[in-house]
Amino acid sequence: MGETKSDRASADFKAAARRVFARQGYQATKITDITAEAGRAAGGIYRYFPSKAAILKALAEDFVATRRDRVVGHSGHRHTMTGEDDVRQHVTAYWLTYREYLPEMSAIFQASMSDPEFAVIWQQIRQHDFRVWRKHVRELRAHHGLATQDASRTTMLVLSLLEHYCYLHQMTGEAGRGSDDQVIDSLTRFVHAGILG
Amino acid sequence: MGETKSDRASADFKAAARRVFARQGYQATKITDITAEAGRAAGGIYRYFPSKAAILKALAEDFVATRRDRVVGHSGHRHTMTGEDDVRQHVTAYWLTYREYLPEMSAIFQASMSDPEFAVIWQQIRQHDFRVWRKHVRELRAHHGLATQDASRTTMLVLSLLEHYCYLHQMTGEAGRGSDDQVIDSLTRFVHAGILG
DNA sequence: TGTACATCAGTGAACGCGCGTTCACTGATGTAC
DNA sequence: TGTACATCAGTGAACGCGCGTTCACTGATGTAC
Repeated sequence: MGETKSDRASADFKAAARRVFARQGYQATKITDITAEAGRAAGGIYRYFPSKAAILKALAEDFVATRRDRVVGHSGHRHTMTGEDDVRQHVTAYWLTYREYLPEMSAIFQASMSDPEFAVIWQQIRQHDFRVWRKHVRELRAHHGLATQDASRTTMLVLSLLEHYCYLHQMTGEAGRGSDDQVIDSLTRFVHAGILG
Repeated sequence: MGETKSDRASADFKAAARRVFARQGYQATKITDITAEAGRAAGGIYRYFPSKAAILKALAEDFVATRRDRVVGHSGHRHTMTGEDDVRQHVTAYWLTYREYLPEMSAIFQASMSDPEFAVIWQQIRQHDFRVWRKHVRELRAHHGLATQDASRTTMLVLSLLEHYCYLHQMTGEAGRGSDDQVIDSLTRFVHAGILG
């Protein structure tokens, strides 16, 4: 069925918005930057999105939906985190996901600083990561015979590190050079050692 | 000498700006929020600062100047970083400085996302911390007989963690509860272990 | 296949709101005599 | 001490710019017959 034409235009605008967000950030992006990037007139985007914020909200929903599907897809795994290689696997997943969704991650974070609605969205996304990683932190610490009572705070440390380093590296290029492998290796060793305290 | 009256008014506006920035963030702060917080009329601030950005720039300069003076004051110390207690001392200093200058830190970071001029200022502040911490990372690793060639990347990890965790905890309250001592303890153990890989 | 009409995606100039900034004015403080 | 005048910090209404949003219009696509 589907209004294929309509869907196509909507997808074009979203794709254009993603590219511009990644390039300039959310705050510095004008509606006309997005429409120009999409090769369309300024007014046209309002047939599909009622506001600038709605564009980002749609992107956020796409991201959340995609992640939910992927998690369900992986639900068969009864993997536990007991060694550095397990940490590496999860760090790699985080790094690649952050890269794939850089426009969403950076734009939602930026918007969360001045718009309470996006503060909530950002917190929800973060909460998901938090629960996943706290489980891993507990497993890893337990496996090494360590106490797990402050796992929540340690998890916040892990997330803060991953989030901000990925942001700086991928968005601003500020966090130094190096191949993916080198970066992931450094992150893995740091996170693994940090969790085991 | 001193236009004491004039200096006083300028200082009032800066103090008001700091409070509002810490409460609402830089982007969401209107000039009239600052002047209202200072208990003055809207136009008056322009006698002292030519623009909204100039207010933050003045705060940034105050911060940089203060930090420079403090570093000079400490220059007598030929302290080296060899144990967890040394890490704790530096983590504590970072944590307390971040709290003391929360308005500057958060506002400059936020502004750096859409204003290239503040991106430079933010990068300069960060560069200072980077050099200090890289020195410590090298000392600590060398003292434990570890290679120091990727000290720069490890230092970026340390800074990303400190920066973002302090931001989340102190600005958004998102990073969980706990006393200063508990937070500093967790940070110290994580950073110390992370540096040693 | 062709003509008339309806629908609707898309256009881009114009609108209007928010907010940073200006400016004519006021009233307080300082100076001269 | 008192009066006249100058200076200048401070006021707040008005301005104007930028940018998100609207809307009258166009031209393409679809439908009826």
